[in-house]
Amino acid sequence: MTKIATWNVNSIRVRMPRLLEWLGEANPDVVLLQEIKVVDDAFPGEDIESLGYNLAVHGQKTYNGVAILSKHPIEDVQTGLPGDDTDEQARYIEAFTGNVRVASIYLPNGNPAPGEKYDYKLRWMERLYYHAADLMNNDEAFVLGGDYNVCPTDADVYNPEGWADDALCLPETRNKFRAIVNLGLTNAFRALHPDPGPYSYWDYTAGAWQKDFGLLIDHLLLSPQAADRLTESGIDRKPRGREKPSDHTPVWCVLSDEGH
DNA sequence: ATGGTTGTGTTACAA
Repeated sequence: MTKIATWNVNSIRVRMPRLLEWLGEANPDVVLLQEIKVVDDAFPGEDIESLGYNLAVHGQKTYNGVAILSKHPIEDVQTGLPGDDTDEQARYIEAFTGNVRVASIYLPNGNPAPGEKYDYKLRWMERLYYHAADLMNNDEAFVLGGDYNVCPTDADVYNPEGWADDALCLPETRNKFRAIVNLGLTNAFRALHPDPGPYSYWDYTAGAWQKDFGLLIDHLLLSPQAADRLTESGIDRKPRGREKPSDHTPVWCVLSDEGH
């Protein structure tokens, strides 16, 4: 089996204690990180490697930055989402590891909407759609995981009315996300847990965590070959309740070694 | 109470 998790850590430097303790207790095989906020050479990899993980990093100073940790060798690393050579934001890294291809995705937030940032978000989602369509042609198991900055339905928002005009919930955002899923992908958490909530992100402000005012915006999208191997999925709330937490908490799934 | 917090890095911006 392969346990794959995604976690927006909001600064790898600040979050190292939280990450190391969670790797120890959850023991994932593959971890997709977002918002590491460091350049490649500054990634604090030694303690992670000492726990038995290999690393692939696509970093950026101050903003963004994504990485893949894996207990298996990491091969065929690709950085940057295809479709716009002028895009310098570090929001996509993909690689093959173990018996699955994985990508760590930090999809643009897009607020305020409408505006230039929302236009960039929609263009980025369009590029992701075409890249996912390309990957589908390979007929292999892959997992596109990350902070999508998308609440796919009202079941993924604590207060749908209050968030209706936010870039994470706007109809055009949801339509683009649905188009990607409709290529034939499976949302690993929702496939096994259809009831409204729970969430993967809570704002730092206004006691959002204590009141469970959250959003489900971190997703693992599985190709058909990966979905055939899906046995479990979940959201691990514990890291969000600890000292100096990220505003996100890990979302994970387990794939068996063989399909049905 | 038109608020609140965190991170980066320089006092503004992104989330």
